[in-house]
Amino acid sequence: MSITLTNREADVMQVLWDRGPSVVAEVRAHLNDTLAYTTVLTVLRILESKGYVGHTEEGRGHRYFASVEQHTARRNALRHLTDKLFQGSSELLMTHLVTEQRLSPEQIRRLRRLLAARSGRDSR
Amino acid sequence: MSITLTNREADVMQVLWDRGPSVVAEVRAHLNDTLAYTTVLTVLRILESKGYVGHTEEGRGHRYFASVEQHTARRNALRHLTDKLFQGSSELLMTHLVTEQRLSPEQIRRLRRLLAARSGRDSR
DNA sequence: TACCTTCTACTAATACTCTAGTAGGCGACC
DNA sequence: GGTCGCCTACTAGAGTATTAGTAGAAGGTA
Repeated sequence: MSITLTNREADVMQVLWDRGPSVVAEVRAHLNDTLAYTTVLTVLRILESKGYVGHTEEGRGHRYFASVEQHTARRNALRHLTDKLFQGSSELLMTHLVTEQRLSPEQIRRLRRLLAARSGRDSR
Repeated sequence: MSITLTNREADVMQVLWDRGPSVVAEVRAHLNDTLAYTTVLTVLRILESKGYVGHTEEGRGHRYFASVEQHTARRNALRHLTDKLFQGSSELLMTHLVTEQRLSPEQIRRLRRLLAARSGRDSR
């Protein structure tokens, strides 16, 4: 499944992924930017129309929940960015991150361990 | 400098970064999608208005060149994606890539070497 | 000189993004 | 029962993205 989120949609999805099923007011309260209640509702309805969100009835209102995995959205967005700006090469993207992003020694250690585990597994 | 490229703008910038200064017909020829000559020109003019591209006069026409570094565009796009979908954590993004993207053993080896060099340098 | 080609500048049309307002339903409360 | 507040559905309007057409300049050519 191919997922494309606009900026604002990503903000809203983030809240649903973090908090789980939420009513409009809850989503609104957990967004970093202050938006009108109806604006948040509109975004949720757009997300629902795209199939990324569903809802259950709850009292007078709706409780919305993410129906796509954060994981999937991340994969799609990364693939898109990789294709657009990194010649389709994940390695190039990672190299950029490692050389540019100034990771802490601790982060580097963790990534090295992760890669070591990977290379162990893959080369077997 | 903060750079934000739309999809099509990224395509055009990619051609300029790859090929160096180019006239409209050249950019057009090297795009993956087939667009009208005037469409490519319009995108170039938009990019110029945003300050990402410049041009020199050449005969009757213009030769366009990237005036921002690919490097900078990559950094900006990565930061944006990291903020939007990876809680602002480059490490999380890289972890995602390593565990999801199925890198080749050779790629993993190169990344490990790169990280080793980094950790050597940073921990000194 | 008249025509053809190539090129830029300007204009336009459609779609999508983002924000928020209005209308009306429904339950609570006095 | 009337009013208040919260909720959804629908509508709207400004801004941006994307594509491409038209007008007109400029140079080459028969």
